[in-house]
Amino acid sequence: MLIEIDFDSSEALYIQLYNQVIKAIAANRLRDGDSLPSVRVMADELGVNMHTVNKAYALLREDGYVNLDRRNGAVVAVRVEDHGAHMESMHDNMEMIIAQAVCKNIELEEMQELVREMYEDYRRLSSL
Amino acid sequence: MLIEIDFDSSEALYIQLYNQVIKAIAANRLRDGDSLPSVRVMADELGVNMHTVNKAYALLREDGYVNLDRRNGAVVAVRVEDHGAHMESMHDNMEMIIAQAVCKNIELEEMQELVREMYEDYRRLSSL
DNA sequence: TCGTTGTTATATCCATGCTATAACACAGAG
DNA sequence: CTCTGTGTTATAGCATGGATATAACAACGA
Repeated sequence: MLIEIDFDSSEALYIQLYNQVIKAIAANRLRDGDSLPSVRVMADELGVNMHTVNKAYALLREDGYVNLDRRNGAVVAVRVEDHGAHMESMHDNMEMIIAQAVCKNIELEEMQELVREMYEDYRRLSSL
Repeated sequence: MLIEIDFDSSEALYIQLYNQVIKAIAANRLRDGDSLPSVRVMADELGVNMHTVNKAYALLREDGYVNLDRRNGAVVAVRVEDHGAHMESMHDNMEMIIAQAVCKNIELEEMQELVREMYEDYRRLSSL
């Protein structure tokens, strides 16, 4: 199965779906042009409501990961337009992680090594 | 003012307070042994309910940033016990940031440079 | 004793997540 | 044209969690 949902998680179902799709794209299991199951089919597969899937799809489109149209359903189409905006967004998301790491005496080199490993794990998959 | 709360934010008030305290510790504006205002005083200063502050303080204690006792109120006391657990936690928190960066074609070097800048901004403050 | 500390308990209000049912506009297949 | 399957929107109901208000408790210092 491409997408897995944890019903016991405190994370909202539509956020989980949103995240899983992004991870699948990063891991090259979903590529530009691939189409995702329709909201109704995906909802049925996951055992959730149609609107929950629709919410995730709408968010994915808003953030530039898919295109939605009435003919082909949801088609993966990563949109990279504003590099500065992406960096700024990443800065905000990284804020608390860095602060916690500083408090807990985690060295800069450890952090960068972790980032490198995680990043290259994806890149390795992308080049297959 | 040491702590600022944004009432228009979608982030829960107690989470904002929790985060602000951690950032203040990382920035060396709060140091080990410093005491935070009592739950009632802090609630009054921020304009929120006592229970909201209490929730944040309890979470800070649980995560090893302060000690709470009836004499001195909330005292900053960063507890670093399980290095592996902190790294694991950081890994989980970093997961989506990395995946998004890979999707949006942000280079590893850019990420590491950002991490380095943010980290050293804190470290610079810590050594004052 | 009095005041202040963290802590716990109850109750209420509101926003959000999720579901259910229904309907709509649009496009391809027959 | 008709039928089916897209995404999309609307409305409603239910459960959960965040925030509030009020109240009370045990512990410690002045």
